[in-house]
Amino acid sequence: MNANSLIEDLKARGLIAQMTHEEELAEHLAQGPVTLYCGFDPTADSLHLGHLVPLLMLKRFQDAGHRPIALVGGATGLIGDPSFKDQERQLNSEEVVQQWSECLKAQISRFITFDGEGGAILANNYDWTANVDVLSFLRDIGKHFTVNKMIAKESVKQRIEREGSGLSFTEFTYQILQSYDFQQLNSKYGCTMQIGGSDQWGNIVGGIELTRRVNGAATHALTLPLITKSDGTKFGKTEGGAVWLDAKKTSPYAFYQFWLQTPDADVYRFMKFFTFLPVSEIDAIEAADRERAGRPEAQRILAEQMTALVHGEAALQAARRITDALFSGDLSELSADDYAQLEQDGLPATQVPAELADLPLTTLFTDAGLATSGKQVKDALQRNAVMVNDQACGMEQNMNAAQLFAPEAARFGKYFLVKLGKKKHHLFYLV
RNA sequence: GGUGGGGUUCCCGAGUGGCCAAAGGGAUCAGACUGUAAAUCUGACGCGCAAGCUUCGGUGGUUCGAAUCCACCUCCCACCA
Repeated sequence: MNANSLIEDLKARGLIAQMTHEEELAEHLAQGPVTLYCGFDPTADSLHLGHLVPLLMLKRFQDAGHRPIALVGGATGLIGDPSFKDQERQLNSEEVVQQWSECLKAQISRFITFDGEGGAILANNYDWTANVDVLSFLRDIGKHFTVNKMIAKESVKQRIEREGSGLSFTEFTYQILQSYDFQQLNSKYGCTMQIGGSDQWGNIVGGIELTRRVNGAATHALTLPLITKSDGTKFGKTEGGAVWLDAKKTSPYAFYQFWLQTPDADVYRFMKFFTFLPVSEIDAIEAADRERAGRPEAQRILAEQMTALVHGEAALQAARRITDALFSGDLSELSADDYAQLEQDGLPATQVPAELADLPLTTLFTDAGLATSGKQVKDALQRNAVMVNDQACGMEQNMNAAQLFAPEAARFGKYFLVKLGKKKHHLFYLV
């Protein structure tokens, strides 16, 4: 893919929020492989869906022949980015941030290729920040920033103007640190472009300026739009919180289900954002869905693409097996092997406690993680929305766990499939 | 350091002595309708199967009774120094 078609493709996907001088950027990209970077701050022990778009953007550039640098913010993660946040962040300890940095590194390396020609680079800004002394920092770097400009940035505006919160000097300094990263990467690796979420525009522009002043180098920027949902709610959240890329935090099955439940109004847009399917193909899917009455294909395709991309083909198959078993028809058709497979595939599973006599279902299911409070279980019971092995349970069964989970009632002497509502499934098993 | 304003249940935000587990909205969960969609309607929404138990920044006090009054403390914000 040449430079023009890359930009054109990104545009068609709606993946560009802002660029520095489009023609110059296009020209720059056309002149040969470009080194570009995107930063990921370790704010948790895993990346989540919000990080995926920029991460995939690096891959898109790599696929187009450019060299990506994935920068882990071991230093910036210690400070906290105030951009468009309405509250001061809690500082995390150095050990924690370091450990999180390692987690991110491992995840990032699954998406971009680090070997061979044009192999990506993995960097950590801790390396060039940790040992800078205050005086050098203030004299050599700080001197290039005027507070006037820093304050005027949209990204910190609400924090400065907002009543009821403030902005610490620590976080205020963040933009300088990020700018310093760009300048350093430019020196070390000839990095000439930074990408990031549109909320990073201010920080990125700061870096461009610093790089020009210190290195005398012209650099470029491209930002990605914030992913929004048509109904105005936040993208990438489920009842359990964020959707993580770490299979231990969000199982491939849950991940697959997340995408499968994408609203129609968002699904084609999301396909363009997240998948590597050609835009023309996505348009064709959309057209076909419109022709056909009933359920669209797009969600399934999106879910398959994403699960395979993030968790691999085997995990996708597992997620599909669970989905097929739970949502298409009769549980009595499942074999003993199928049950064992469900457990292996990552369907949440819990051992049935030995003592059931005094244990209300509300407690049992809450402990298993099926619901967050007994009230929720109670509500479901009152509406007959709880199924134990296809048997609907009402409130009167609440104290009847011993009978419901008796060995005689178990499938293949071992399994109980519990359904709460239409979508929450949980496997209980006897030892 | 001074003055003024403020800290309410996940979030926003009412409440200013009993009728308050605390209005309203959002988020969330469940039901109906559907397509494991959206919209809509219904119910739940501090904890507990229940009896009941625990909340309104903290600690003490006044009162038969406090989220509401008083004292002190603490944190945040604004302005002044």
